[in-house]
Amino acid sequence: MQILDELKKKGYRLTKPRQEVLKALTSFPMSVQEIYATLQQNHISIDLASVYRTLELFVKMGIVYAIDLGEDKKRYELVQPQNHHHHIVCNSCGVIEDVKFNETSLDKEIFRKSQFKVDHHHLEFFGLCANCQ
Amino acid sequence: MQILDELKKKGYRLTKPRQEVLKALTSFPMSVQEIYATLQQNHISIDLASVYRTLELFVKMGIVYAIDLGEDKKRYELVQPQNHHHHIVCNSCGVIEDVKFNETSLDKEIFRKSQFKVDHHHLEFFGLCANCQ
DNA sequence: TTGAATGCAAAGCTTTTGCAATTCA
DNA sequence: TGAATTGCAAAAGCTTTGCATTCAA
Repeated sequence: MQILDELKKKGYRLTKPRQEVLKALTSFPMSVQEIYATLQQNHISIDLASVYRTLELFVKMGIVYAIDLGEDKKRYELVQPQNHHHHIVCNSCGVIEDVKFNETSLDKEIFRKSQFKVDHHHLEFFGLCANCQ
Repeated sequence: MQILDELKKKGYRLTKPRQEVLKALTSFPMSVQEIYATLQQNHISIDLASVYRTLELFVKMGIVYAIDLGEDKKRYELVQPQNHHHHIVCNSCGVIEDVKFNETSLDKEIFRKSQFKVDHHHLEFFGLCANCQ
């Protein structure tokens, strides 16, 4: 897997926690508890602190996005450049759906207006899904 | 103040904590600790739990926005319809600036694409300010 | 007067950290 | 082997909650 090669290339070790957390991650934004539970269901024993440390590393490496959906905890999902998307959360049933959206112009407009050089942005939508309306 | 009238109209009591928290709030996104510190500096003694409960009420009433800037805590700012804006955070010095931005079309596009009826969205930018570039 | 709201204290969650033991390179 | 990484345990920070007391209406 190329991500694991990249780990080595950057001088990090290819350890079991890192391999397993990577396997547990998906393109859906998972909470740390969900990731930890997935590992346990697969009978893989990794300390919660190691899960946090691994996620921190993956975010720093650009492998994983940290996402905030207005909860009291963060969520994490795999970066997939060919599948760039945002999220929409149903205020009623809590379902989270991906939504693709072309917003490349936003960052440029911000630079014009504020002289900030934008690195990234967070864009999440909240509302009612088709079922709950 | 019309906000306090609205409180009464909705059957809530006009208490000292509510008045003081409202006075402490600004159009800048403040953390709960910052709000609490402001109150203390003004020699106003209000329990932290009451600050949280008051903010929860204000958010529910639509008086205050809860904002997440990728930290481990939320921030709160007064809703000012005539001053609708988003935020841009400098990754280097941490400065937070308002940025006005016309994005009325976003919610409609989401509805077309996902059938979600969008209530609101979160849009925050991260990058380097003019000084830190 | 009386139910709503507060203060206080305790606890709940998420996340971080120190350090000895382990493990990958 | 030896430095990087983990597991464990403890703690830190933010936020919530139970309950007796206080207070606005």
